[in-house]
Amino acid sequence: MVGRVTIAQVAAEVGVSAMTVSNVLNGRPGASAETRRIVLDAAGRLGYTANPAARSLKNGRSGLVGLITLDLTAQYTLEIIRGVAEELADVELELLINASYHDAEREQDRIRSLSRGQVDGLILVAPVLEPATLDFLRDNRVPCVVIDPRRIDTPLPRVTVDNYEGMRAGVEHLIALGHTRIAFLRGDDELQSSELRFRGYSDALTLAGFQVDERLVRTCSFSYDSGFRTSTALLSENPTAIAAGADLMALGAIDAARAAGLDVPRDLSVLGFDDLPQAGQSFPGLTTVRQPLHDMGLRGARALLSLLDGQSLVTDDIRLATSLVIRGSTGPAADADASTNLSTSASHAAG
Amino acid sequence: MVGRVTIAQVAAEVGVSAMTVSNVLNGRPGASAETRRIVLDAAGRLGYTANPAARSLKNGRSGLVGLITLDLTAQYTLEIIRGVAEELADVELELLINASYHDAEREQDRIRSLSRGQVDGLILVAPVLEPATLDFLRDNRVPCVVIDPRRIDTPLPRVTVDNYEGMRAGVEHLIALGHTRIAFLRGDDELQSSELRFRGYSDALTLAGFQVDERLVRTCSFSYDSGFRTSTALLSENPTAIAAGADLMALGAIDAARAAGLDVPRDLSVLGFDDLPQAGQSFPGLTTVRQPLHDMGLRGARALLSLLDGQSLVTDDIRLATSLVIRGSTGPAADADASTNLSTSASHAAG
DNA sequence: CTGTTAGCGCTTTCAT
DNA sequence: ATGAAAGCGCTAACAG
Repeated sequence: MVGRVTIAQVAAEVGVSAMTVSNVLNGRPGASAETRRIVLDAAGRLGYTANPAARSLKNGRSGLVGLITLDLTAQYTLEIIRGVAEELADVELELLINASYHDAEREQDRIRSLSRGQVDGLILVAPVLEPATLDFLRDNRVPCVVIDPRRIDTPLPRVTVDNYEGMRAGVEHLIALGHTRIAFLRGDDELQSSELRFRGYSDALTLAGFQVDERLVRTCSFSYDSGFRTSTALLSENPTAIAAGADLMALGAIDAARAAGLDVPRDLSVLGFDDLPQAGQSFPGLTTVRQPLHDMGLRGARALLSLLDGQSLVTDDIRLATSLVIRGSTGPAADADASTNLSTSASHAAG
Repeated sequence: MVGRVTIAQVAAEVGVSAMTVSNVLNGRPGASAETRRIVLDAAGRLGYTANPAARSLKNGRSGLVGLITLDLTAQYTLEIIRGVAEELADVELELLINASYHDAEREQDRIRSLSRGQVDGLILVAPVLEPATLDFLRDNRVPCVVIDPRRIDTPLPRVTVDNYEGMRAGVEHLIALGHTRIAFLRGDDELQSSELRFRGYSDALTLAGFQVDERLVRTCSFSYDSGFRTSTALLSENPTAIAAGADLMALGAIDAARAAGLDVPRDLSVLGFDDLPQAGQSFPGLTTVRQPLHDMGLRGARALLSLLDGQSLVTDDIRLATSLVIRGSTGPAADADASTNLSTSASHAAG
């Protein structure tokens, strides 16, 4: 429960002052080799460990980093957290994790509560960030980094990904496979990434000389169920491919196709966005635009560490690239006999 | 970064002693309604909040609970954590999460480090718990609760589930559907639950008058990939059903069947164990033995809170029941023409 | 009802 | 190379 042994006890045991013990234990100079040896020995023998509260009170740092996420159970979030944890482990900072569960008020409350000395800095994953919260963070100079902000112009150091380029590359892959009736599952507009991904989709189509068909674009929430339902409805429009704004939707789309008796990718190609662990763990594997979630966590944590060290950041917008991961869920359009050369790479990945 | 306003400042502002401010702010008696009002007003105006480090140093409690889990990214773990977090939120305790990633040494290190005053108590999810660690926890009187221990006789307060009964009920469900060639994916023997689930399987068979066929029992690790591979190999034995020791394995089994051109559940029934969120998010939905993961977290946290309050627990072994969740992945055995009526109810329940 | 004293365990500053 | 004093912010315990 406690490291009940104090510095004073170690000092008494050895017959030196507490100050000397402190110096030795913290590797500060000013102690003979002999004293050093004896002190370390005694400390070890007694099982001394510093009282973090006392230390914290003295030096004003808690050794804790707060992480506030939308949803603790979402895989998306977890891969990010894992990256953060990895980076933090090296510097002996502990992670204090909170979830807001999409509740702006709760988020604000958690941010306020943690910022008051409970933690040294904050990492926010896709936060709502109401103006009042932003003001609070600024006014109190809370070291804070946002990973995957909802708005790209969030006035805080942030880690973002190439949502536009990612989706555009994904849809271009579908176009290269000969698809022309490409539907799009658009995510919640509260996230600017939804808009950006949609623009990637629509630009890819337009630049290839196609028109965006409104009937093929549906708004969908970030879940398997929503993906399943929305796709089921969409199938009546006879798309040959569905590009989804998130893997969970895409997974729902695959099963919707399956439920409708279609074969993926023969009858319908499906593209995701995220590359969650599940994307590789399905049959067929999901072709998807990979967000470097783990890296996002790593980089966000690293940026926070710089802030905590008092260093200024090289840039306030750390932008990471996405990459297209081709698996089995996309293949040549059924009626496309065009791209033979492309079909090798695609159909190979496709199965 | 900090609630830099101290009690002394509030006291000075109002013109009373720090003690009075402390009393008012903590709702202790001994302050006139008037003083109370003025103090609260000033504290609010100045934006005072207690310095947690100082408080912690004074009263010896950090307000933090440590949670050490095997794997931060496993859904299994997360559902538990969500339960823990929910219970803790009510009492203003924060959760400090660590992962050991299956490394016994790291686990020990994390436990030791957190126990030294960093946290008030510990929740361990499926820990390795080497003897030395157990000794440490006992010697230091660390309030500690284990959720889903690897060995059922772990000498600490613990939350366990009915592994044996659960699997037995699941396999009996398969038997009732007319299956006789029921294969079993057995989990890692490091977890006693693997053994218990296997016994549930074998007892169900034996009591129904069947023999356990060694060729139909395979050891498999707790992953989709392992489930896929092991099942692929298993299919050559022509089972009509596969009972898996975990959902991830079962999901792998379904896709292995699919990859082999079999239809689930027409040609092969698949049973899981856990009821992860994914189990309901697949097509067909996975019939599985539900572990009340969220509840396990809730109950574990509640037990820890009792320990922190100095209360003794009613029991050291909080055992929770599993329940069979019938979805679409199980159906009547192909060669069973007996149960026509069952096929309706089963496929109905299954859908 | 309100104030004073003291101390939680540590470390910064200044002496020796 | 070592030690004494003081104080981080808070709150029991006791005084008034």
